[in-house]
Amino acid sequence: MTPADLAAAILDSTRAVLTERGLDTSVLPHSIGVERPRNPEHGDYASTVALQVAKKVGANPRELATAIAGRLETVDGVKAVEVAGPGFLNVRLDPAAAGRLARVVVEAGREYGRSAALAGESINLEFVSANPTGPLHIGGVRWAAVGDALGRLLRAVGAQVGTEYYFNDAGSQIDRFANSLLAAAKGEPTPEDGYGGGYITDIANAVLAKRPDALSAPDPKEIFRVEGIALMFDEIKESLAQFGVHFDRYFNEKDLHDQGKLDAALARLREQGHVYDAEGATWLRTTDFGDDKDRVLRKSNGEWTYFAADCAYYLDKRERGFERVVIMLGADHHGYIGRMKAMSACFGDDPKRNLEILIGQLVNLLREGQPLRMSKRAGTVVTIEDLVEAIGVDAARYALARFSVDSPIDLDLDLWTRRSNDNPVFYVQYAHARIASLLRNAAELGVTRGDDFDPGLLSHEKENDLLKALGEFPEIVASAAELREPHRVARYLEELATAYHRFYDACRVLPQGDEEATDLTRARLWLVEAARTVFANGLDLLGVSAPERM
RNA sequence: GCGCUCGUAGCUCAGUGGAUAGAGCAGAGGACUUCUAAUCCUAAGGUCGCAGGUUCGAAUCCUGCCGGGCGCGCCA
Repeated sequence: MTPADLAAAILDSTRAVLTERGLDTSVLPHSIGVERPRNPEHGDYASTVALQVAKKVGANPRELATAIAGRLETVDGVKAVEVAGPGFLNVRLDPAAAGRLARVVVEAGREYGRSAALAGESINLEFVSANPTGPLHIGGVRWAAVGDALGRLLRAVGAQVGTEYYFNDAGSQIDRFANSLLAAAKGEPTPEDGYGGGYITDIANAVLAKRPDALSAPDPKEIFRVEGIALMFDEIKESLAQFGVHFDRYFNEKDLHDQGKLDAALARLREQGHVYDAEGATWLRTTDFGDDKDRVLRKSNGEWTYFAADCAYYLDKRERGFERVVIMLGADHHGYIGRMKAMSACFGDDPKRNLEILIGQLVNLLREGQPLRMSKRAGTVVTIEDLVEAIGVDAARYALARFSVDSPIDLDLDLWTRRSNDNPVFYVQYAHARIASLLRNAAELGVTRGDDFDPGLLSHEKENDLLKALGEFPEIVASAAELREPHRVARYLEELATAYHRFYDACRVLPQGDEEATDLTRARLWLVEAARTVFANGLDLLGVSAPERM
C-alpha cells in the first residue's frame, strides 16, 4: 500500500461517513495527502481530514474522526487506526502491506516517481538568458542548475516543457563588448565602460586567429562584434553542455525584430485598449493592472524599448501554445515583476495563471570562510568553469539546487570539495554507491532476490522507516514540480540517505560466512533495490550522477 | 520615501495552517577483524526578529514596527 492508496482510502471513508449522515460531501477536497508523523507513537501515517472537514459540516471533529476510523480499519492493509488529540487519525499499516511497496518501486524502475500530476500543462521555461558578453557568472549558473532541474521535474509529472535561453546580440552591452575586443586586439587599454578580464584578450586573439585581416578590414569593430559573439556564445553553450544543461531553444531577440513581432505585439496591445501616445513616445498603460508607472514601448526617437521586445517575446511564447510562461530572474531584476504581470494582463491573459516569474537570490562564494568579491569590470568574476573546476559538476549542481531560491546562499568552496559528511552531495551519492557495492557482492555470492518475496518479513523498525521514505517520493516530486521548488528533491534525498544508512547499520542483508541466503535475505534485496531505484531517479532529476563506486 | 524579499540552534539551512519546531556542521561522549566508518548511536543546544490579529490550532495567513539584501530610467 502506497501513501497515495491510503490517502484515497481515507477520503473514501470520510465520504462514506458524511453520506451516511446526510451531510454535504462537496466540502471534501478532490484529493488529500497523508502526513508522516515524526513521533512513532502517532502511527505510520496521519491524516487531519476530520479536523479540516468537521467545521464545514458542523460536526464534532473528534467524533467525526472516530466514525472515519471505524470504516478505515476495515480497509485491507490497514492494521489499526487511532483517534488522537482534537481529531487526528493515526494509521498503522499491516507490515506486509507496507513491505509490498518494495515490489511496486522495483517494478516501476525508472518510472517510479513519475506521474501525471501536471499532465496536459504546457510550460515554457526560460532561464539563464545571459547575453554573450562574457562567460557565465555564478548567478547564471544557479539558474542553470535550478532551471534545468525544474525542467526535468515538470517533465517527470507529465507537463509539456520547452526550455529557452533568450539573448540579444545587438545593443549597447554588445557594443561595449566589441569595443573592448577591438582595444585588446590593438593592445590598447580597456575602454571606459568596457569589459576587462583575461577572457577579453583570449577572445580577441581567437578572432584574430580566425580573421587575420580583422584589424585592416574596412569595419574592424563589426568583425570583432560578429566573431566575438559567436566565439563567446559557443563557449557558453559548451560550458552549459559540460554542466549537463541543454536548452530546447536559443532565442535571439533579433528574430523578434526581423519578423515584425514587435509591431504585431504593439497592434495587439492597442486593440486591447491599453496603449497611448504621449510626449512623442508610445506607452503601455501598465498602471491599469497594478504597475506603479506606465512603461514606454517605443521611444520618442522611434526606437523600441527592451520592454517592447519582452512583450513580443511573451506573446510569441503564448502563440506557440505555451499556456504557462515561466521566467527565472535574479533578485536584481525583481522590479520587473510588476510591469511583466501587467503586460500579461494587457494582452488579456490571466497573469496569475499564464505568467510566473521566479526570483532567485544571489550567490556568494566563500573560500576558507572569506567571501570572494566579484567584479565583472575587474574581471574577477567567478564563472561556471571556475566553479566546475573547483568543486566538480555534481557538487556544483547539487549545491546550487539544494537551497530555496528565496534565500541568498553562501557556498563555501572548501566545504563542497570535502569528501565527508559535511558535504550533502557525497552523503547522498555514498548511499547509492554503498547499495551498488552491496548488489555487486550479492551477485558474486550468487544470491538473487528472485521473482517474489514475503513482504511481511520487512518488519524491522528501520525497514519500516525506509519503506515510508521510499513511499513519499512520488508526492515529493509532484509537489516540487507544482511549487517550482527543486530543492525539495535534494532535501528529500538527504532524508532518504539517512533512512538508508540507518537501515544498513541495523539490518544485515547478505549472508555471512557459511550462512545460507534466507527469505529475509531476498526480501531485503528487494528493499535495497527499491532504495537504489529512488536514489538514481531522484539524483537524475537534479542532473547529478548516481555513482556505482566512490 | 515607495515596492519586493528575507529574518528559525554557535554556523549553513529545511519546514505546501496541525501534535513535543527539524537536519547537517561545529563542540561533548561512544560504535570499525566494514555486506564501503564518506557511516551509525547518545546527550547538549530555540523568546521561530518584536508586538498585535484571524483560527479549535500560527514558524506558516493578516496588520504594524525593527533589522539585512535588492529594486525603483524614453538603460540593456
